[in-house]
Amino acid sequence: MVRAARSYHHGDLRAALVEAGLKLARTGGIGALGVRELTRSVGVTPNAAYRHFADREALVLAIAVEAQDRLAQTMLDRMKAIRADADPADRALARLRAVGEGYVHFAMAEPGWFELAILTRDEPGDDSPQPTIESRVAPPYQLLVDALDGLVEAGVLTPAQRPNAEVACWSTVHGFADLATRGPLRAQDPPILDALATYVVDTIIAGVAAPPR
Amino acid sequence: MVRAARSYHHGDLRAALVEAGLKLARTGGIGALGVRELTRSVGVTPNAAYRHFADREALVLAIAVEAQDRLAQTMLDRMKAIRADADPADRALARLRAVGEGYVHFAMAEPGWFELAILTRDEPGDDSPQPTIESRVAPPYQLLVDALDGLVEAGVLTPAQRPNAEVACWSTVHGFADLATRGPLRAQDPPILDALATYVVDTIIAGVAAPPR
DNA sequence: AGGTGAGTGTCTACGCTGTCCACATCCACC
DNA sequence: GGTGGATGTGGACAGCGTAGACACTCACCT
Repeated sequence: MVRAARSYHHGDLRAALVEAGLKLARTGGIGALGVRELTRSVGVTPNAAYRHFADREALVLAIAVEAQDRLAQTMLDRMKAIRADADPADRALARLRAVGEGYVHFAMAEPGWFELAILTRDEPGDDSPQPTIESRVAPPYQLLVDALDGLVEAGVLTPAQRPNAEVACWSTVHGFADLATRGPLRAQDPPILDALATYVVDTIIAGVAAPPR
Repeated sequence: MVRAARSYHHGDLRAALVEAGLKLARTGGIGALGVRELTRSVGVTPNAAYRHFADREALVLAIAVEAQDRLAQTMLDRMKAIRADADPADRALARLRAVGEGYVHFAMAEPGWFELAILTRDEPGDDSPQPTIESRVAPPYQLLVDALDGLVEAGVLTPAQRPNAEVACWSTVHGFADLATRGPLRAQDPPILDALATYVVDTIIAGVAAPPR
C-alpha cells in the first residue's frame, strides 16, 4: 500500500499533513499552521488539503487531537515514576501531582503543542466523522478525574470534598500554564518557573483538601 | 478644539479608533478589530490609522489598555460593597474575593473585553512612547497584590505564606476565566458558572492560607 | 484487455487581510 | 499670507483561506 516516492497521488496525504503540522506547530504554534505553508511543506498544492479536511479549522483540529494525546502521555510518564511500595494515600496524591505538574511542564516544554492541545472548537457544529476535540473525552481530563477519584478512595478527600474538584485543579494548572507560556510570566527563568509550578500545584491541592469549607 | 462634524481632518482619530474598538471588541473580541473594519466604522480610510499607530498590534494594544482599566474598575466596584464595620480579617478576605470574583465575572460578562484585557505583547520590543500593556503595572494585578498584603496585615496569612501567593491566585482565576469563556465550560449555564466561580475562588484562598506547607 | 467511476491533486481566480508609497489637504505659526 | 508639518486619501502589493473546473491515477468489473 506504500506508494513509490513521488507519483501523482501522494499516498497518505492526510497523515502527512498531520505529521507536518506537528513539526510546524512545535516551533510556531497554531499560527504556523497555514493551509499554504502546511501543504507547501508536504510538496503539494494548497487545495489538495481540502480533499481530506473540510477547512483549515478541521485540519488544525486533527493535529490538535494528536497534541492532546501527547499531553496525556507525558502525564502517564510522570506517573510511572511513582514508587509502588508507598502509602496508598501518598500514591494517590502523587498521581494527582503527576497530572498537574505534567500539564504545566508540557506547556512550558512544548508551548506550541500545548496551544494545540487546549484548543476548543469554535462553534457548536454538528457531529463530525473524524474524532475531534470535543467528540471525545479529552484524555488529559480523564486522567485528572481518575486521580481525584483515587484521592477519595484513598481517604485523602471526603466524598463531600470531591464535587467540582476537577474544575478547581484544572483552572489552576491551566491558568498557570497560560501565564507561563503566553502571559506575563513567560519571560521568567525555567528554574523559577519550575519552582512556581510545584508551589501552585501543591497550593490548589491543599485548597481542595482543606478542612470543612 | 472640537472640530466641525466632518472635515478633512477628523479631530481626534486616535481616540475615536480606540472608542470604536471597544464597541467592536465587546461583541466580536480581538478578531473584530481589523484595521479596515475599525477605520470603516469611524468613516476613514484604513491607512489613516497608520498616522496614529505603528501597526495593527499597536492599535489593538491601545484598546487593550482601556479594557484592562475596566477590569480593574469592576474589581473596585465589588470592593465598595464590603461592609466597613466588619472584622478586619473578614474585610481583608472580602477584598481578595472581590478581586478574584471580579476577574472571573468580568470575563464571563464581557468576554470580548476580557480577551483584550489579558493580552500580552508578542515580542520583547523596546520601550514605546504610548503606555502599553507591559510598560505599566497592570492595575488589576496591583489590586491583587494589595489584597494579599492586606491579608498579611490582618493576620490571616503569615509572612511565610505570602511569597508567590499572587501567582497561585492569579493562575486559578485566570484559568477558570479561560475555561469558562473559551474552554470546555463555556457552554454551561450562567448560574452554574457563578457557583463554580465562587467555589474555585474560595478553594484557592483556602489553599494559600492552608496550615504550614 | 479495456473501459469506467471514484478518488485525489492541480490550476485559476476571488475576496479578504495588513501594510507601503506617493499624493492631497488642512491647520498653525512666522 | 505664505510655508511646513501633521493628517487623511488612493492605489497597489503580497499573503491568506477557499471555491470551481479540470487532469490524472488507480481499483475494479466485465
